[in-house]
Amino acid sequence: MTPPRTNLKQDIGEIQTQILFAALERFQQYGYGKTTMAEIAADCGMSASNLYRFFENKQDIGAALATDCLGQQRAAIEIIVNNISTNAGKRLEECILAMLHHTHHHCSRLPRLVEMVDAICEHRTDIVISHRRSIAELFEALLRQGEQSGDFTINNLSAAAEAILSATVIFDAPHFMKLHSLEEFEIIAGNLATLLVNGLQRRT
Amino acid sequence: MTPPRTNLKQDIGEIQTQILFAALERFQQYGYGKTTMAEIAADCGMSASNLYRFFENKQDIGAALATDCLGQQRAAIEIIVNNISTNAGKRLEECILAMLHHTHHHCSRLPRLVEMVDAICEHRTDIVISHRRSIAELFEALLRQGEQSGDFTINNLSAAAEAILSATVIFDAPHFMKLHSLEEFEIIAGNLATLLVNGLQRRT
DNA sequence: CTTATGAATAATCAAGAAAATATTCAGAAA
DNA sequence: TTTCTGAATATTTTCTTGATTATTCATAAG
Repeated sequence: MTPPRTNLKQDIGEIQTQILFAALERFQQYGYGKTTMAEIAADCGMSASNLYRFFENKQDIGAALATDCLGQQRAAIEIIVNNISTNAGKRLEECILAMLHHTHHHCSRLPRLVEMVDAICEHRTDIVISHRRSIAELFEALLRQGEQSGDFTINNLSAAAEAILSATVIFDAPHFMKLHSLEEFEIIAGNLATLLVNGLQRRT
Repeated sequence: MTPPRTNLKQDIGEIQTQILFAALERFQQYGYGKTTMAEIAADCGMSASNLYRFFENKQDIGAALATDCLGQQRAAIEIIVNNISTNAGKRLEECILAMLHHTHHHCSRLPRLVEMVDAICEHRTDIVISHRRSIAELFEALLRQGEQSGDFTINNLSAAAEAILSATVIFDAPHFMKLHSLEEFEIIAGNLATLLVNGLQRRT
């Protein structure tokens, strides 16, 4: 049996966080392509080669940040889903609006970051797919709550959740933000929410 | 008043069609960037400079083809909308599936064309917007029919049509085709159609 | 043994020349 | 007059090649 490690090892997670923070600043300000590993390392007071003890490569740093960015959206939606003080239909609308606002905010305020996240998602479908699954699970939880509270009557919870997820892609993909103003999008989101909520209220 | 023209002028539209046909062949096989105006012209038995009597520039040829491509989708949907032998709900599902199949077919069989259409739509938002408006009008017609036949009960026809259009973007944008297999998409489309049709049946 | 670095290597980017191509235009053919 | 073309010009792409940057690795520091 191996003896317990007595050596004080550094907290890898903490250093990764530090690196991600430094990288985020640079990526936002100068873009992914224009920031060098050496710069990120310098910001962290370490050498470039040492970065590779914490991340496989530069793209993985970008991927971690992209995951973070998508995770923030998930967190915002999760709060709405768990806020049981309003009815499920209203919360579904709020979720869709939250998606829209998250996307719109990033597109208008952090275009370089969006550009990077977009590029990384292009090559790493797994990140997109796992994010989508994660949002689908939140929707499914919301639908389940709605069913239990009598707000909804649904045949197939996960199928409905996935359908809603697909229906809201336009609010999630930066790509489409140029098609309408925020105000127009808000109206569309509202109309879609109304339609969906209505559709969830009857058994098929 | 101007006298009637007696000169036999060539049918400009016909020649434009010929040019578009030749360009389409080349673009599909070799891609937009790799085909030259000289090649297109040679295929039509004319000089490159003569092309400019029929199209402003190369990009306009691409734009015309992109418009054509989107127009074909519109035509397929229009046929479904006008086929009043089935009920409106069923036809809405068919419309969504038609969108999906059009996109999927092009992505898998004509990737170079899709790439070109995508690139052109990036710079010419007007083409996308007018196509979307045109599809929205078809949806609106379908909803109106559904309301008249008693299948649907809808507060705001055009708002609902636009919401449905937005909800189906995932089936329309080549972008997303990598997220699922055709079979998975078909199931999602069916589930979404069910949800939407259900939502159209009650007054909000 | 863990942590870290600088030097070495590999991959990518950037600038500029050369070649290919888009576009224009004066004038020929019909 | 209308239709068309070849030569001329303007743009874009391609191809080098030097420089920058990512990544690896042998080895130092603690």
